[in-house]
Amino acid sequence: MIEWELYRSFLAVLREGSLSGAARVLGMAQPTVGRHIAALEAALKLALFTRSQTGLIPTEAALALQPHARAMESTAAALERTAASYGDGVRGVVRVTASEAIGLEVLPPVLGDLRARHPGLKVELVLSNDVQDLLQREADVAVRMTRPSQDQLVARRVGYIELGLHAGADYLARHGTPASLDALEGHSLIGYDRPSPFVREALKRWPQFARERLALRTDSDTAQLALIRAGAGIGVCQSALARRSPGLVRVLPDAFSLPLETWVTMHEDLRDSPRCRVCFDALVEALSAHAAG
Amino acid sequence: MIEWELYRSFLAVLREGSLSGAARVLGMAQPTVGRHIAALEAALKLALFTRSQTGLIPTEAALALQPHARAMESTAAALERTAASYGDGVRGVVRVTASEAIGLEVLPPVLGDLRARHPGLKVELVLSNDVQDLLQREADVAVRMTRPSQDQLVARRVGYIELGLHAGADYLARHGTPASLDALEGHSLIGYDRPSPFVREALKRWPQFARERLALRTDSDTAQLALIRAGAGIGVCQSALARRSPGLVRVLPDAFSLPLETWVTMHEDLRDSPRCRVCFDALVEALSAHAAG
DNA sequence: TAGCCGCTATGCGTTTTTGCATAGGGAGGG
DNA sequence: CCCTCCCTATGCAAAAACGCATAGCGGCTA
Repeated sequence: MIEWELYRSFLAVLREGSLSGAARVLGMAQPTVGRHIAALEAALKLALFTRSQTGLIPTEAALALQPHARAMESTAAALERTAASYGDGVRGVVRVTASEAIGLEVLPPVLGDLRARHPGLKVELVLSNDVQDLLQREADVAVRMTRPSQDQLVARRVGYIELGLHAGADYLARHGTPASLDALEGHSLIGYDRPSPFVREALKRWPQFARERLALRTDSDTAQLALIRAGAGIGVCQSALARRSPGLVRVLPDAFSLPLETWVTMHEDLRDSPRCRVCFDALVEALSAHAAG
Repeated sequence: MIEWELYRSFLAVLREGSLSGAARVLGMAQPTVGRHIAALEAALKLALFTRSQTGLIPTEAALALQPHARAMESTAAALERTAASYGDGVRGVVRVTASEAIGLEVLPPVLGDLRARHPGLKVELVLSNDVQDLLQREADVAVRMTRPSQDQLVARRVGYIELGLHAGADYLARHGTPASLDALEGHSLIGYDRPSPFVREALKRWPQFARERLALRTDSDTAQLALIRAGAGIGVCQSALARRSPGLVRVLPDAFSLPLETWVTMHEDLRDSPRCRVCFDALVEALSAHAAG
C-alpha cells in the first residue's frame, strides 16, 4: 500500500527539478524528500528520476505518471475548497475558468457584483483555453465554447456568442472598407499564430485566412482585440465586445459570422454547494445577456 | 497543508462506518485511524462524524467531501496500474467497464483472445451502467452507449447496436405473435423497474411500455434477457445478441427499433500505454463486428 | 436482567520518520 | 584555473507517529 504523501513529493520534485527545490516548496528537509522519492521508486519498482549534481531528471515513466499525480493534487485542492466553504451563507473560494477574452472583457463586472452581494466569497479566475480544467477539478465553474458531455457536469447553454470581422474606424478611413472577402487580400489581417483545431475547422469555410495571408499573428485573443482597437488591421473578435468599443466597426457582417455555442458548466458534485451555485447562476445570467447582445 | 494520507483514512471510515472497521481494512490500529480523523477535522475546521458507541455517523459535510476523496482514490489506483504496466511488452492491469449486457454476452471471448495474445496482461471488468467511471478514473477503457465529450478522452465510434423486441419461440407459439404495437396489450411484457433517463426518453416514442403495462420488471438488462430466453414474455434486447440465441424471435421489427450509438473510449493520458492501447483496439474491432451484425 | 460483544477514548513504550549537520562532487563564472 | 554555489547522499539525534493494552460505554441476546 503506497502512501499518498509520496505522490505529493513526487509532484514537487517533478515541478522543481530537484530534491532541494521540492523541499523548499513543501516546507520539508531535502533528505526527507529524497527518502520519499526512494520509497516511491521502491514501491512502484520503477526508476522515476536519474540523479545528477544539477538536480533530478524525470524518466519517461515519471512523465507518464505526472498527469495522474496532478489530478490527485487538483482533487485535494477542490476538496479543501469545498470544506472551507462549509458554514452559514455563501462563503469560501470558488475557482472560475474562462477564455482570455471572456475573462478580461466580460467577467470583471460580473465577479465584482458577485462579491458585492457575497462578501464572504473569494473568487479565483483562471484564464485559459484548455477545456480539461473542469474534469481535472482544476476549477469549480467554467465558461466554455464547446458543448460539454452531460455526464458528470451540470451545464447550461447561455446562447451563441458571435465572432465577426472588425477593424478600427481609423484603419478603415486610411485603407478603405473591403466590399467582399476577396477584397481582404490587400488588407492587414490579424489572426492566429499556431492553428488550433478550432481554427483549422474555421479555415475550411474561410480559406482567405490562411496563415501566410496574416500580417499580425498571435494566439492571444485579447492581443488580437488590442491590435484591432489600435487600428493595426482587420481581425476577428466577439461582435458583442466590439459593439461596446467606440471606434470599432464591423466588417463584412454578412460574409463572415461565426456563432459560438456558449456554456456555463460545473461539477455535479458541486450542485448543492452554495458558493458554486451562486457563481454559476451569476455567470449564466451575465453571459446570457452578453450573448444576446 | 493537509496530509493526503488523512483522506484515505477518512474514506475508509466513511465506508466501514467505524474506526475499528476502517483500521481493519487499512491494516492499521484503531487509535491511529481515530487520530487521523481528529487531525483531519482539526485541519478542515469541520466536524466530519458524530461519534457513537456503535460507530461513526458522517455529517452532511463529510458526505459532501466523499466524492472528492473517492476521486483521489481512483486516481491513485490508476497511477499504480500505469506504473505496474511499465516494462517491455504488454503487461499490467487494464480496467474495463461496460454495461452488463455487453460484459456478459460480448466481451468474454474478446477478453479471452486478448489474454491469449498477451499473457502478461491482466483484465479487470467492471459491469455498470454508470457513465462516470472514466472521468473518475475508475476504469481505463470503457464501452459506452452515449457520445462522450471529446475533451480529454480518446473515443472511437464502433457503430450502432440495435435494440429490438424479442420473445422465445415457445412463448409465441403459446400466446401468438402480436401484429402491431397495440396488440402488445394482452402480452406479458418484460421491462424496467425504475425508469432511467434513457427509458424515459424511449417512453416518449413507445408509450405502450408504460410501467403499469409491464408484467415482469427488473432494471438488470441481463435478467431481462434471461427472462426472454426463458419464454416469460416479450422484452427488449440487443438484436445482435438475439440473432445468436437459438429459439429467440424478433417481434415487430419494423415498429420497434432503437439503434444505440456505441463508443469505445479511454483517457487521453493512456493513449501511449501499450496495455490500454491493445485493449482499446481489441474492443473497437470486436464491437464493430458485433454492431455490424 | 445478566452477560457478551463491539465500539471509542486514553496512557505508555516502541518504532518510524523527520530534521540537522556535513561530506562529497560537478557546473559555471571571474 | 580556482573559487563558489547548488546539488545529492549519509550519520545521528530529536520529534512525531504508531501499536498495544486497557478502561468505559451501549446495544444485543439468552
